[in-house]
Amino acid sequence: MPELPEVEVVRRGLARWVRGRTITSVDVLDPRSIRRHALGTEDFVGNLEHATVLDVVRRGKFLWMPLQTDEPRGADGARSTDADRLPRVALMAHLGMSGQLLMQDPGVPDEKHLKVRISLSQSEGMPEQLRFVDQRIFGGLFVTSLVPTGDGGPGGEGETPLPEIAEEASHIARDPLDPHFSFDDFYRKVKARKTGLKRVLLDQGVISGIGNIYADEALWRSKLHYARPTETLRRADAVRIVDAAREVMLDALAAGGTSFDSLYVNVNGASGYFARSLEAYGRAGEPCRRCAAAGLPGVIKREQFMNRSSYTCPVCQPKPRNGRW
DNA sequence: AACGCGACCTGCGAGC
DNA sequence: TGCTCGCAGGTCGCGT
Repeated sequence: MPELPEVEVVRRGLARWVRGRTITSVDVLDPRSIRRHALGTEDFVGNLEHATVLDVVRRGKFLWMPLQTDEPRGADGARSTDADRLPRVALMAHLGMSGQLLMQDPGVPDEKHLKVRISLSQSEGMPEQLRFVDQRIFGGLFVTSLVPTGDGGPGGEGETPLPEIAEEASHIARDPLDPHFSFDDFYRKVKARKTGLKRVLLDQGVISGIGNIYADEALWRSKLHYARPTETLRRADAVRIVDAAREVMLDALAAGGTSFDSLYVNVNGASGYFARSLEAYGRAGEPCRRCAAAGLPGVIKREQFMNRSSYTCPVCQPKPRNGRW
């Protein structure tokens, strides 16, 4: 469920509560939630206990926390050098369709789908537990190594510009909110592909952070059709779609994200309210507001594309009959 | 290279 | 009341 704005809301909330705190214990209640941690539960827990969370970083829909682990020190207890203290591993989180990261006090009863409980060092006025809750278990946590990015770091807002990126996130492209996002890189990748526009928007290797909701919203805002062949896409069209994606995600971020139900919530359990601002996604049968404002009869239509729903306005995002875009 | 499809899961609402 | 079906914000891997 969560796309970039929702993950960024979580990242900001998390950063506020966990940065600088040490993990005291880890409780894996359902090992399926750490199945991407190949070495198993014991290794997962062993890597986290006594580690200190340095930061919370995001690229696209991936979120991770670089860790300061207890490096072995000299017999005299001498401090390690600065180089030694560079983070080498991170706790990675992907929320999948229904994952949540919640800050809770220990007295709060376990959530129905609580999967992993991470206890943190006590800190005045701060919740003691970070909980991973996930109904559908498509998301998960795992420990991953950090690798050099070879450039300005993962990007994104607010985080320390670490020159390293979580290995499991290194295959995805920068997202449109990343200050180092390159339109030229995006456009080159798009033109190297021969497929429909929505496919490349959803391809995290081409541009990251966009999911089914914001793909449809960006297409609606830029008046482009999801099946528009990449080979007919002009540079100006590509600029429009990227700008639209960036703008709709910034708007959603300002609204605290899109929540249709209790599945998407921030670290304090609160829903975002961008759902009411959606123009296409989920509005099948309802009038297209842009058309209505212009006195046109557009009604949002739902179609299957890539085995999932796509919402478009057939009037202002037309698919030409003669194949000429 | 592109694309379709199944797998991974639980739960909800609609319709019978 | 309960059953089945289709649907849901994401990704991964396999076959063609």
